[in-house]
Amino acid sequence: MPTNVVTRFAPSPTGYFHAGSYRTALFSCIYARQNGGKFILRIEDTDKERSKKEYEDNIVDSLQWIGLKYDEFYRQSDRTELYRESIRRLMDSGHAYLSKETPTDAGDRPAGRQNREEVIRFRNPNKKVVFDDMIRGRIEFDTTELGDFVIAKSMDEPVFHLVVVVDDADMGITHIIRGEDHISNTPRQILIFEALGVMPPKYAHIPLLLSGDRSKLSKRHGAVPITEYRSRGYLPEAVVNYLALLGWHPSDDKEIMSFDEIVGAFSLDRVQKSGAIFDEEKLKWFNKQYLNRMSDERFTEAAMPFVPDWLTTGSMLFARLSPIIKEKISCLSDIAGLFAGGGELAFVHAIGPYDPSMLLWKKEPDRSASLRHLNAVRDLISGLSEEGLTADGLKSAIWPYAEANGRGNVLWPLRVALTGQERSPDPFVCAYIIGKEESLKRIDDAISVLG
RNA sequence: GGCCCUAUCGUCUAAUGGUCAGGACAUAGGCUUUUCAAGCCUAGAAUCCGGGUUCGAUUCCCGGUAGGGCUACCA
Repeated sequence: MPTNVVTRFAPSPTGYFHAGSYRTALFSCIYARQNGGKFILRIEDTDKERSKKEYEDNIVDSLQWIGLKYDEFYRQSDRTELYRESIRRLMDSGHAYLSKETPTDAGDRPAGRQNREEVIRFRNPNKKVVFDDMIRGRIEFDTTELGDFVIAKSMDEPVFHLVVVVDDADMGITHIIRGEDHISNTPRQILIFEALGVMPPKYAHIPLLLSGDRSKLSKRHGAVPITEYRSRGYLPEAVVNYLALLGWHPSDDKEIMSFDEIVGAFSLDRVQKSGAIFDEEKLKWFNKQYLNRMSDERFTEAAMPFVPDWLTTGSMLFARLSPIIKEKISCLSDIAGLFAGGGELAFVHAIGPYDPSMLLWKKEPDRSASLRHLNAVRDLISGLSEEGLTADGLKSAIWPYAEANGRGNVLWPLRVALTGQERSPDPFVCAYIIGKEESLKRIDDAISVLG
């Protein structure tokens, strides 16, 4: 059992934080929590041209929304002094040297990049490097083909491999849990650890998250900022749960799990070796599960940004509506469609004009019967006190009549009279939602349309 | 091209030598029913191919194929 586990998530602020980045952070964090260790967030912003504060803010914001807490925060641009010392040490010990560059063809380099005349290179011992990946087992590389790779552009401009190793050593990282795309970076980094005289940490390379075409999830390949899921109305706990199950699976078939349950059940040797496609359909299912389990109070709070302007979440009307809304949607952003034209709850705000023939029950269309039933139901409703006008109260008042005359014959015209729609909640619920006065008014309108 | 990683239903996955290859999402059908959902039930759907090893391979080994990653003075 590892002691004093320290893990880190080390994103570069060169793009929005997406599901792939998030899952990497999640696994690192879970592993630290499980072992009572520390989880560090380290912003790798050594590439000054591509790093943006905006992206750093997005990473922090995303982590916060999703509820992933880190114990320490670092930014590599604040640590250049440390890197300079390390470069110095490596040069003094002969592990690195100042290299005069011969101009090369820069045609295949990203635009705007210029080759320097001098860079600092690592003196590659050209050996075989072997490490035991906690997920994949033994991995072997011959580093000869790597050559003397660059570790800094100048004393003040260290580059990826150097800063990663210096920081991991300095922060006492014991387990590096990162994406599979870093496997081939690992031998270089181990070489630097050795040159620095530091024991390399344990490595665990998790499989990549893939987009629909099975390519690595990236900005230009279907990756969406994780905060976009917030605006699409997903619950953070659903996103956490779903992502934890992408590439990992508990030993039982349990799927709905809280973060703490996941921490309890997690183990690196149950992590999958192959990449996984992110499937929003299944995320929706998870979200619905969490929505269904939510208390009314929490649901009201979560729904607030998504309800139409005329409907306030604190209102009596919303309280009546909320159980219906909850069962009809899979994410909160579906709420708008419910109330929009054609939506099942459009009738709440206003009843639109409808074709009078809709008032006839399809299975037994009979105009005079519909008229008779509507009148009867109208009387039953108007006989109810305002207090008795709950969905249950309405049902017990109308049900015997509906049973006696055919449920469809009675209830269908009532539904259409109340809503002007063919699809709606139960008519008792509809009447309860819009209230006695409005219900009677709409039924009267229907009666006059038919008559 | 070179190096590395991977390979079970459409998707996420279970089963680490012996199971009718299990579950979930999605799909189809059914039940329920006053509509639509939800819910419940049922069905179809997979071990990439070829060699070994073994009494027996999804599982171990080798080869092929396919996919992916890396191959920067990005991270």
